[in-house]
Amino acid sequence: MTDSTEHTAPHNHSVCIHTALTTASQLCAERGVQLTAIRQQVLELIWANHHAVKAYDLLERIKPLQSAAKPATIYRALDFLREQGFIHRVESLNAFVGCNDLKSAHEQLLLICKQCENVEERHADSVMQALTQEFVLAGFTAHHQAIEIHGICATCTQSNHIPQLA
Amino acid sequence: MTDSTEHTAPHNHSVCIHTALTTASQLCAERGVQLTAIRQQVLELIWANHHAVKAYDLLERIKPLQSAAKPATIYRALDFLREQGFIHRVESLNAFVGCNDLKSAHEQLLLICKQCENVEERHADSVMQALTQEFVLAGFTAHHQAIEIHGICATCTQSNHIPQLA
DNA sequence: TGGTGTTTGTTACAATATAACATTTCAATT
DNA sequence: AATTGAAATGTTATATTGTAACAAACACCA
Ligand SMILES: [Zn+2]
Ligand SMILES: [Zn+2]
Ligand SMILES: [Zn+2]
Ligand SMILES: [Zn+2]
Repeated sequence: MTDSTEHTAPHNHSVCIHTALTTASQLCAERGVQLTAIRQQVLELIWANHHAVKAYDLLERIKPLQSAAKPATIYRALDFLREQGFIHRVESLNAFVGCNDLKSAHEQLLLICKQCENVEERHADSVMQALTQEFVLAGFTAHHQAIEIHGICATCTQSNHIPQLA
Repeated sequence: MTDSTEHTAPHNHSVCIHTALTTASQLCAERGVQLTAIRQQVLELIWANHHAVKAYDLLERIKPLQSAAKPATIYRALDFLREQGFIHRVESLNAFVGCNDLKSAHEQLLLICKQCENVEERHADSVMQALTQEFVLAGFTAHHQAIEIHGICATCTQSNHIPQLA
C-alpha cells in the first residue's frame, strides 16, 4: 500500500472510523458545540466506508437508531457536520463523504471512482497553488472550492488489469 | 476591459449570443445531428446572460414559445446540448451555463460570482497540468472534471471598492 | 430554579430529475 | 409518392433531493 492510494487500497478501516469519531469529538469539545447522538450516528454512518452517501440513504440507515428520523433530521445533522468541517458535500453526486483530515483547514480535491465508488480526498498543493495563480489573473476572490474528478482509481485499475491468481 | 475579465465585465453580449448559436448550428450540421427548434430555443435562453440557469426557470421561459413544454422537454434538450458540448452543468448550483469555447475540447474551470451570479469559464492550463500530475501520483484515470469556485469576480470587486462617480 | 438559546419533532411542501409509453416528425429509401 | 425506421416530442406519473415553519424538548448558565 502506497501513500498515493491510502484510502482506496485495502486497509484497516476501523482505524478510519475511530480516528474520525474521536477527532470530531475532541474538536466539538474544544469548540463548545454538541456532538449529539444523532450527529455522531450520522457521522458514523457516513464513515461506514469511503463512498459518498446520499441523504435519504442515511435516513433509512439511521431509522433503526432514531425511529423519529425525518429528512430534516438528516439535513440538520449534515449541516452541522459540514459547518464543523467533518464532512464534505460531493456536489456532482448530491452526496456526502467524511473528511479525512480534520486537523488542518484545507481545500478539497476529490477523486471519485466510478467503479468502486470510493472517494479519495487529496490536498494537491500544486493544484491549489496553480488555482491561486489563476484567481490572481482573473481578479477573482475565492470563497469556496469544489474540485471533483470522476474516473477510475488506482486500485480498480490494477484489479482490472491483473488476471485472477489461482 | 482586459482579457482576464472578458465575460464578466461589460461587453456586447449580443456577440456572445450570436457566436454561440451560429457555432452550435454549424457543429450540428457537421455532426449530422438536429438543432431542433426546442434545442435552439433552450440554448438561446441559456445564453440570455452569463448566469447559470436552472432547468425549471428554463421551463417557465420556454412556455410562451412551446406551450406543451414539460420538465422532460427541458431535460432532454439539456442532455442534447451537454452531449454536444454546447453547455456545461454547474454541479454545485444544479444549473446550466453556456460553453464559451465550442471549438476546442477542454476541461472547465468555472468561476462563479456570488454577487452578480456571472459564471466565467477559464481554461487554466497551469491548473489542468497540475491536476494531471496529481492524477499520475494517485494512479487515477480521469474521465470528467468539475472544478467550480465560488467567490467574488473582478468586476464586482471593483464596483464594491470604487465610490460612485458624480 | 428559572430563563434562554439550542436541538429535535412534526407537518407540509418546494425544487430537481427521471421512467415509461404513446405519438409525431422527418429524412432516407423504395 | 408511399414505406419505413429512427429520432424527437408529448404526456402522465413518479422518484429524488432539499426547505420552511412552528411546536416541543433539552442543555446550560445565572
Ligand atoms: Zn478507511
Ligand atoms: Zn475504484
Ligand atoms: Zn456575453
Ligand atoms: Zn460578480
